[in-house]
Amino acid sequence: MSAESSARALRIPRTERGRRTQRAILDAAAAEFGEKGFHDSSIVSITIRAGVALGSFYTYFESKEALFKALVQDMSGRVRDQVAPVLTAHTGGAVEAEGAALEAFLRFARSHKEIYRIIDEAEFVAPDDWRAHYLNTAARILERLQAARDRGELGVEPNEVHAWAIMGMNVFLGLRFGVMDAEADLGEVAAAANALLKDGLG
Amino acid sequence: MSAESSARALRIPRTERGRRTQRAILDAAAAEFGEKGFHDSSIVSITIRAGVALGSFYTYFESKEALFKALVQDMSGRVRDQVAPVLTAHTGGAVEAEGAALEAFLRFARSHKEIYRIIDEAEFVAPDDWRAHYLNTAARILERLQAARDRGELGVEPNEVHAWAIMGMNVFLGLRFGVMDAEADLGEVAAAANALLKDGLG
Amino acid sequence: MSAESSARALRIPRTERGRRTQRAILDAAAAEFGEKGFHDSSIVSITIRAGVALGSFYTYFESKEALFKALVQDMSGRVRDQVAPVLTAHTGGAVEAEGAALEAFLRFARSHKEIYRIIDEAEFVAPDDWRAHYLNTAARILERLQAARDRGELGVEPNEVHAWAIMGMNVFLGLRFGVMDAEADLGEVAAAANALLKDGLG
Amino acid sequence: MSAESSARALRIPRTERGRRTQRAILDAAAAEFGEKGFHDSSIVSITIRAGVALGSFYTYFESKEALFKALVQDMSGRVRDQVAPVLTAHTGGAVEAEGAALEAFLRFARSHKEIYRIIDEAEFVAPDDWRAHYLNTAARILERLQAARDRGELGVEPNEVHAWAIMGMNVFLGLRFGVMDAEADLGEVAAAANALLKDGLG
DNA sequence: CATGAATGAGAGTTCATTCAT
DNA sequence: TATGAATGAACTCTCATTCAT
Repeated sequence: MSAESSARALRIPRTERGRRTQRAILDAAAAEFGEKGFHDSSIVSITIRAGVALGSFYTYFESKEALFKALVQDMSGRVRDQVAPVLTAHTGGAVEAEGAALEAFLRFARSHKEIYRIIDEAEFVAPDDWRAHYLNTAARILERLQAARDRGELGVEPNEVHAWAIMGMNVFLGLRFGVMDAEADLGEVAAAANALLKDGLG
Repeated sequence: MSAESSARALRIPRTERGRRTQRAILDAAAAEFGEKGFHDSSIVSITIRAGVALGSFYTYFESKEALFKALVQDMSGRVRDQVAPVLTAHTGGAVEAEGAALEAFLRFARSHKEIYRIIDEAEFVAPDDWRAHYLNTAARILERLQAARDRGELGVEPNEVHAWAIMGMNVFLGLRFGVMDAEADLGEVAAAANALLKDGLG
Repeated sequence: MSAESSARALRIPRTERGRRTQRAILDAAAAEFGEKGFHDSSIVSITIRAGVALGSFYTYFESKEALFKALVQDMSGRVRDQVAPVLTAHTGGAVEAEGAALEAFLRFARSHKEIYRIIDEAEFVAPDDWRAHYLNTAARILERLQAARDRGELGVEPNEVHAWAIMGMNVFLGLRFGVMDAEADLGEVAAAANALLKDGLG
Repeated sequence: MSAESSARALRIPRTERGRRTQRAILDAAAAEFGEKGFHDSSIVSITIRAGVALGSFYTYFESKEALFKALVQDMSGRVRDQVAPVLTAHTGGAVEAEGAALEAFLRFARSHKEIYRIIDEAEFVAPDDWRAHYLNTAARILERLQAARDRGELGVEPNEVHAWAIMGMNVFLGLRFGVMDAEADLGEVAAAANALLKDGLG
């Protein structure tokens, strides 16, 4: 769990044993939801996967939905935590930084396909959390663009349209080349996208 | 129904009365799926909406999933049919044409939110149809870009990355400014996106 | 069902077959609740008893509680309908009429022990219906006493205390001699109670 | 605990600390059962109320039912202990004594509504204890009536019918004016009931 | 073709009870 | 003695699908 925001959705274990059990359920759930989607996943199946009794689920989670929400928030944080250091470390220009972030994101998507699925499905299962995730992500992109504009690196005045456009690009490229296609060269994909972002098609 | 591909999923009515019944179910289903999503929609509720008996559903559709698939294919065709004429009519450059297409798409999304939801949820309910929809859409975009390249209008050699990037942009802008935000000026959104696409950020 | 008051708690069958199914469930439920009490009764068991599928239960009743309420209202009406004619037919004095009513009630209790249990348990399961039953019953007793007073047959001005006292007597005598003791001579019991009611202990 | 009869249902604590824990559980249970009834009460909730660990429950009670039984016996004793002194102290006639007892009972009911509920619900949860309570209570009433008859104070030969009739009166008046109605003047209620008992309606 | 009753597998959830610490 | 995690049987309820009328 990367975030305290989900604190109320799950009970905090008081013992080490409890911590292990909760962790096992969380991991099993991520795998199950990622594979089968929310509705085809069942709590029985999750607890079997986790190697714990059915009842133990309700020791730590209020409901199947609460677990899903907790997972979405967790994954949302994980994506951010994965991409953030790449941006911090980046020394080149702003647009190149977005390219590096995209590549990090693509790699993350490929190696955590289930996270991808979970966040995407949240649009239907936990719309508020889904919204929050994308609004936050867009806000962070916009902040970076604005900082770049302040440094004189941008040819345009950035706004929300740019942020959502970039995010949409990233998500769909993640879907196409990270999730659907296991072979694609992610460096090349990111480079092509970066070129598009920098100079456009014209 | 725009497609013969769904022929097996639904029975073709032999009488006019049957045709009306099937149409009523299809329309009710679009509304229901759009509002509640696939899993929270129920066949009882759809048939009540349609004003037909529960049993009649199975006269025309093999299953709930078959109905959903039929609907996805139908909607996919409708999106295409909505955007195509705009492109045909367009006389300016290739990039501007994409901008016009985006605007048409945003307007469609805003006035047919339920279609949006259905196609999106297909990722989880009918992945093959979802894939087909986006692969087709990307292919059409790529074809247009290649035609533009052949006419010497493009500064880059277009490939699938460009197609998916553009599509991702469009989808997320549709989500943000067509579906989530009912007030946004879609013309401005499309213009900003078009500028980004044409000249990039740099 | 003696009453339309429970109309919303249960679906009205549209076919004869449906009517039979609903009746079977109602009868099975009366037996089951009477034997095991509300909480130890299960819907599975009720439907097995009724010889119908589990799902059929929910075709006719919203929930286990709704069924119980419907039953309480039904039984309440049945008790009333059992006792009313005895009172109408009675030609003697008002106090004797109450005695006759008590005897009719005791006989009913003995031959419908499950009804007794259901109404009693309603105090905990469906308090509103339980209250309504006893408030109505007390009101009817009071009306009779007032009519008797108007005819000059009573030595006291009747009020709610009398009505509830008489009702309490009846209920407990029903419990003791109708339900707990299958051998007691109900005529004698009613006679003794009637003497008490008429002349007191003093 | 007023009674040794529940000795087997609960473990006798060996330490002072244990005694306090058991007491806390007993009090919490009385409140919980009184508020929610047997089935809607849970052991987790009772132990939380009592401020002890869930596991401690089974250190002192065999089961949820055993606890309930212990409580019924306790409450039964408490009702008796409340009413007895009033009878002992009473100097007037036997019927007036019953009136005073009723008033004491009504006051007790009003200020211990949960006890009322617990004993009443015992009819369904612990029928044997419920029976025992009412058989005992009736036996005590009958004894008093017989003593009064021996002193020549009664116009009738008392029997079980009288005892149960009086008890039923008392219970229902307790329900109506002690539990349901918090405003009623209990002195007046008892007086009216007493007059009825003494001279009847005729 | 239309109707709606019947079916039952399967889901989420609760909670008394056990037991390792 | 106290603690609280673990257990799983049992329950209520849903709903896609079948089928007799």
